[in-house]
Amino acid sequence: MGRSKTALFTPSQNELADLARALAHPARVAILQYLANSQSCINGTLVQELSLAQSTISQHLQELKELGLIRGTIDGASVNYCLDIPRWREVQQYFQAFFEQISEIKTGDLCCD
Amino acid sequence: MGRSKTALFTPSQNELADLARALAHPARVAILQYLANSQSCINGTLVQELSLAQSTISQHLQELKELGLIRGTIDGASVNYCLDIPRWREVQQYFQAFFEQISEIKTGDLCCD
DNA sequence: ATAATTGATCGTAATATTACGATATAATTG
DNA sequence: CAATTATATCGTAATATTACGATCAATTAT
Repeated sequence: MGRSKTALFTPSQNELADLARALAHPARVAILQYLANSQSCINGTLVQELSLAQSTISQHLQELKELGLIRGTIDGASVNYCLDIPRWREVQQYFQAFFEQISEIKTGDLCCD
Repeated sequence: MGRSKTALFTPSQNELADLARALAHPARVAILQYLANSQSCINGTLVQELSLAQSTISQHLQELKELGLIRGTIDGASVNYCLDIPRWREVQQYFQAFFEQISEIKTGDLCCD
C-alpha cells in the first residue's frame, strides 16, 4: 500500500478493502469459481485448469485462506481446498451492506445530475 | 500484476477483478461512502475529510472515474464528483451474480466438510 | 492584470503484488 | 529405503500501487 495509512480508516473500511483485494485478481476469481463448481477441489487440478505455475497458485490459495474464504484439509499427499461457506455468506453480507449503503441514495440527492 | 496474464482469464473474470480492485483500498471505499452521503461532493472537501494529500486523493478519484464508478462535472473552479448511479447498479449486479454463482453450492456438495 | 484557489498531472520514493524456478517437506508407491 | 507425487515455501525479478511534493492549467477574486 505504499506508505501504509490503514490507521486513517475505519475497521469496516479496511475490512471491506481487504475482502475486495481478495477478489482483485482474475486468478483468484477463477479459483473461487472453480472451487464452487467442482467436487474434486485440489491444488493439482487447479494447476491444470489455470495455466499458472504451481507455486503461483499455491500463493493465491494462501491469500484466500488467510482471509478465511477457503479452507484446506489434508488428504493423504494432497490437500482438499474448498470454500468456507459460512464465512462466504458473511463476506457476501459485507459487500451487500456496502452496496445498499451506496444505492440508498436517490438520484435527486446528487449534486451533479 | 507482475508479468501480466490477463489473457489467461475470461473477460468476465477480469472485469470482476478490476471492479474489486476499485474497492480494494480503504481510501476509495471512504470516498465512495462520502460521495453517497454528501450533497457537496467536491474534491476539496474530501481532502479535509480523509487526511491524505490532495494529489493522492485526485489519483484515487481518477481510478474510480476510469472504472466509471464516479463522474465529475466542472463547476467553476472546482469539480463536482458524484456516483454514477446507473453504472453503480450494473456493478452491484456484477458482484451479486458472482456471489450467487458461489453460494448456489449446497454444503453437501463440497469435498472437505 | 495579478493573486488566490482548485484540481490535475509529473516525477519519484517506498512498498506491495505477481510470477516463476528451485528447493523443502510430507505422504505414497514400488 | 528409494522414488514419486503433491503442496508449501524461499528467493528474486518484473511490475503495480500508494503517497507525496512540486508544478501546471483553469477559474475566480481583488
